[in-house]
This record gives sequence, structure tokens and C-alpha cells, in this order.
Amino acid sequence: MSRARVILLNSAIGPLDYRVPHGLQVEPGTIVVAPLGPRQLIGAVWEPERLQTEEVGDNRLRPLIHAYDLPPLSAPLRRLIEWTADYYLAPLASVLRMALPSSGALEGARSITEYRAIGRVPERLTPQRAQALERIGDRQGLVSELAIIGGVSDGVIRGLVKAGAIEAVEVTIDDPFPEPDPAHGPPSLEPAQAEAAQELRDAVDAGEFAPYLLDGVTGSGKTEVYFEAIAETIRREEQALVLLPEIALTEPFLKRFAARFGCDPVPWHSGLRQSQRRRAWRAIASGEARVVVGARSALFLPYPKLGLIVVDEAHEASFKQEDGVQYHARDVAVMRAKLEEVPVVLASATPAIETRHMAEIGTYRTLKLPDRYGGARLPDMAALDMLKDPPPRGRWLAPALVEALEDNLAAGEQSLLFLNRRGYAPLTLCRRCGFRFQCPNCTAWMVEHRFTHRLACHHCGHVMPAPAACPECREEDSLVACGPGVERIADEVHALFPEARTSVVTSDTIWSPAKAAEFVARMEAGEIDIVIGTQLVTKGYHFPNLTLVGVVDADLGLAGGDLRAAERSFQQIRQVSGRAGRGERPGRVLVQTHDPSARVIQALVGGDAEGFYAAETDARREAAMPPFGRLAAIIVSSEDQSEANETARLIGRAAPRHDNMAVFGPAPAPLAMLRGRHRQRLLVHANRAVPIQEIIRDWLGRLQWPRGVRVTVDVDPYSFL
DNA sequence: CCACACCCACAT
DNA sequence: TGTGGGTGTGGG
Repeated sequence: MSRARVILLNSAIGPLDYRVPHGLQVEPGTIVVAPLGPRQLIGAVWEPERLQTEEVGDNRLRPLIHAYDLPPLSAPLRRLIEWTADYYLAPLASVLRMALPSSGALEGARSITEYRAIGRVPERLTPQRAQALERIGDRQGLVSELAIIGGVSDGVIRGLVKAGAIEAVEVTIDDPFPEPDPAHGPPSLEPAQAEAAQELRDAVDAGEFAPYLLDGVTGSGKTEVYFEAIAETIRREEQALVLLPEIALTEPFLKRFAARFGCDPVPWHSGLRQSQRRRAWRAIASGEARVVVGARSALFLPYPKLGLIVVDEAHEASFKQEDGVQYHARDVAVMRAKLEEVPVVLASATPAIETRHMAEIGTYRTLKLPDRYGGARLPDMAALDMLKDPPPRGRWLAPALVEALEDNLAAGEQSLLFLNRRGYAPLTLCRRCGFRFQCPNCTAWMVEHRFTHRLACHHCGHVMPAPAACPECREEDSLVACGPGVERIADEVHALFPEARTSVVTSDTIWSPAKAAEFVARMEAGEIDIVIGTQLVTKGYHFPNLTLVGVVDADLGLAGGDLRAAERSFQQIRQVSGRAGRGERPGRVLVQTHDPSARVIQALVGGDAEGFYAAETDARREAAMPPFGRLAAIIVSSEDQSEANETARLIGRAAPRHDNMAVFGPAPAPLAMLRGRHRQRLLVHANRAVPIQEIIRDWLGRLQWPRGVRVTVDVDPYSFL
């Protein structure tokens, strides 16, 4: 009897064995439907020797219900799914789910039935029938369409179908994607670019695992370089995958892609509609989709002929998934490239310390683009001391920055103010009784959004109408906004320059590629003088007339003091600075800070990236922090605070002792309550050589806790909330 | 995870 | 005796 071991799309149960009924063809990777109790679940057939299960006798096996007529998940993808589940301590089913589309796409491509005459005259040729056949000729369409063309009723057409004069044709409505043309818009590359492009083309041709760090300052033309590797991949009729950190970035990418290759690539992101998702998934799985550009989730799709992976803006923290399977797309991309035996390019102007380290020890090859493209110069940077030369009370822009904005307006050039804080004000309090608006579900203040007249929690999405009176002391007009958000800066700009045309760019205003496109178009048409934006505007965009960048609060990212705070601030301010002076006119960057002597600020202003990175890297090495050591966070959460605390203590007490490993906590997580759940955290810190996944799996696997308590492990955590 | 059996508390 | 909610368990 033929058996199959199946991973079901149900993260609570392990692999199960099924009987393969006669006539069903399955092999590892085949996507199947299997019965589970009274239900039917989708799953994937796996190599039995790679999965442990309790042995079950033949007599207890139920038969598989269906095998989809789709290419099986390839062996490299199966290994990637296993590796990801293993490394990030996630259920196999959860990782498998990322490789499969929602069930709709598994059914055949959507099709409709059209009809056309086959040129045979029916036995009974009535005048109506003759007229219809005459007029229809060799045209094809729905019954109703043919009836209109033929000038007859639907019934006549149906009669002709029955009489065998017209036949049914199944037509898929999933149009094929256009083929990008590598010869469409050949680039003009500068010598350093051409050299890097050649090396990448060679790597694509070699068809081996080869990780690259493509390191070039903002505006140095990294995209053009990896486009040449993509062109080579297309020529070889293989597939290329480009990962971008946010969908807001796809817009400028798509434009440049279309200019180079004559059409759009296949997009993959969370904003796709069901039908688009199905069409894209099927095109990818069939190999028809040549170039896919997507968010992290595109990484697990079943490319049958993958030839190249590019991770653009590879330093971006948003590549780390923070819910569900907490994987880092940059790292998984490298692993996929290794398993698929293809090159992978990590492109960044501000590579992460982890990535730089891999390059330094020679694991990654570095391709450096030292200069800006077309002779454009990096912007001049200066720090503004907010203690020495502060803005007036209730304002946030220092006089020197206001002056610079004024000059830029007069010169007809565009400016950008960067503040990584959405909304109007991060905190609202009552002047009379001191009441502060807190989220009922989270340890967080409610953020005022003046555009929508609401208070919102940025962690759980809880909203309330902006109140007129204090809910505590009932005093009216006693509520004051504390601190600035981008909306408040926009207000200040309006007050200072009533004639200036402004645009606030945050995830509240740019929530779709279409919105991003609209913003880009308005910028390029010169319809915006001053952009006020969050980190959404720090990357990817290229506006030649943008010559001034003001960083409203350079100290913001340094608060909290987590492992990567300084690095992140440096990257963010560097990236946003990179928006200035990308055309012929030079750019200028003014950085507002309360501590101009801070290392980050000094490095930014002095342009000493190398010195900054060297110092940060030394500090990490000293403290045995990543990449020199390993971290994992264990988050225990429950709606019941004492259950969460109890379980966290239980886990803490059971902590195994190992050389070169330490367990800290439990302690309340920095976000002690999130979405109504109380959270405790333990932190595991170990030497690089310690197999922490294995240790944590054993450790937690021995313990039990009440239902309702969730224990999640974040391997290589990025967020320390 | 989901469906279902089981048990107990409380209403009828 | 009936019903509903909480709890525990099996699912191949």
C-alpha cells in the first residue's frame, strides 16, 4: 500500500500519514487535500524520512482526497521551509503556508466559457440560424455576445450549440504577464557600475551560490547595476526575485524597471486582491513570471527556475517579520540562494553591521560604488544645536532651519522635513488634573491625529474620537498636545509659510502603491514645496529638485537604547539625507539635535561612516552581541496578567545551564501590555557556537502552561519591545 | 487549530 | 431532565 507523509496547513498538529488511493500521483512537494476528522485541509507531501511522527498502522490511514495539478514544491524550497521552521522555532505548517497561496489559486486558472462556430452547417438551417452563423463568422464570445452580433436571441445560439454548429471554448481570464525585454532600454553605466554589473552577470551565468554586498552611497546607481544581473537572468530564461522593504517603495522601482525592461515586473505584496494574487502565484509557479518584485512574503513562493535574488535596501529593519513566523527576509534570502545555488545581492547604502561583518570576513563579496551617479555630490550636513539656538516655545523648527526653508522656497526648490512620528502629537494630557490618554489595550499613549479628529493607538489600532473635555475631571479646553508629530510640523510650516504647498507623507496618507504613485507624480510636477514625512520618505525616491532635508529630531531614535539604536539612527538619517541633491544642484541637510557631540551626530556631520561603523562593531564585539553573539527573546503573553507572570517565572526557573549562555529575566516586556495581552520577556544571550534553537526547543518542550498563555520565541530579535 | 465528548452548574 | 459553557483531547 502506498503511503504519504503530509504537512497540513494546521500549525497545531504535526505531520500525518495518509493512504494514497489508486490513480493519485504524489511525490514530495505535491500539494494535496487531506481529511482531518470531519474537515478537509490543504497540505504538502513530504519526504517521510525528514519528518518525525508517531508510527501509525496501515489500517488507521485515511485516503488522500485530491492532488492538485500543480508543479510540486521543489526540493530546495522544501529544504528552505524546513530550515526556516527550524531556525526560527516556528511550526512547519506556518512556514509552508507562506509558500502556498490562499486556496482559490490552487484551483485551475479562472476561466469562462466562450463559443465559436466550427464551420459546420446544422441539419436544420432556419433563417435565424443562417443569419446568426453568417454574421458571427469566426468570431468568438459569450452566448449573449454572439446573440447580439448575430442579431438573434440567446435561444438561437444555444440551439446552434446543441446542434453542434457552435462549440464551447474554455478561455482563461488570467492574462499572461508581459515578458520583460533585456534589450529594451540599455543603461549607460559609469566605470564602477559597469564593473560591478559585469561581475554580477558572470555570477548569474555561473549559476552558483554567491552572496554579494552591493554597497554604494545613496544615488550611486545600485539599481542600475543589479538590473543588469536581472537582464542576464531573463536572457537565461530564469526567474529573478527582488525584495523591497515596503510596498510604498515599489512605485519608483516599477518606473525604473519599466524604463529598463519595457514592462512592469510581477508584483507580490499584501495589498494584492484575491484575483491578482492567484494570477501572480500561478505565473510564478509555472515559471512564466520572469521578474517578481515583492515584500518579504515573496521569498517563499515556488519559483521553479530561480536564477537570482536581490534584496534592495537590505539594511531595512522591516525585513524582520514581527508576527507569525518571525523571520528575517534578508537572512532567509541568503539561505534560499544557497539552497537554490544562485547568486544573491544585498544592496544598501548603509549596510547593517551584520552584513558588513560577513563582507569583512570574506563570506560575502563586496561590490562598491563610491560615487554618486552623474557627478551629483553628496549633500553638505550640519548639526543644529537645539539647546543653543532653540525654536520659540511651542515650535519645533530651529531658526536656522526655518531660514533654510525660506531660502529654498524663494529659490523654487523642494524641501523635506523628516520626523519619524505619525500623527499630530504623541501624548495628550489634561492641564488641570494631569490625566493622560492611554490605550486600554496597550502600554502606550493614544496619539492624536488631527486630520481625522481622532486619538489612535499605533500598536493595536484602537481609536477614539478626539475628546472636547477631560474624561477625568470634566474640565473643558484643558487638554494639551505634548510633543510633535508630522501633522504638527505641517501646521507649523503652514503658519510660517502660508503660501507653501505641503504634503504629509506617512503610512496614513500613502497606504497603497497608487497613493505612492500620486505623491511621486505631484513631486515631479513641482506641485509640492515642502514634504513632511516619516521614515517612509527616507528611501528609494529620486527627486532632482529636492535640495534641502531637515531632520526634526535626530535624538528620537536613540531613546530606549536598544542594541541597534545608534546604528538605526545613523542609517535613517543617512538615508533621508540621500534624498537631497540628487540632481544638478547640491543638497543640504540640517540635523536638529540636543547633543551635537553624540557619536552618531559627529559621524553623520563629519561623513565618517567607516569610523562610526568601526566603533559600533567594536562595541558589539566587546559585548558579544550579534553578529559576534546570539540573542533570542522569549515572550510570554496572556490576557490574564498573573498567568503570564506565573508562566514566565516557570520558564525562568526551568532555564537550562549551559556554558557561554545566559538567561535574563523574566521581566515585563518594554511594551508590558499589547493588544490586551500582558507580556513578560526572557532574553537568551549566548556565544555564537551555542545551538540556542535546540536548547530552547528542549527547554520549552518540557514545560506546560495554561491555555490562553502564548509563548513565542524571537530568534535574532530586532525589536526589543 | 477545530470538532466533539465530557462534566458540572444551574435553570426548569 | 435539559442546556450551555468550560475543559480536554484526538485528528493519520
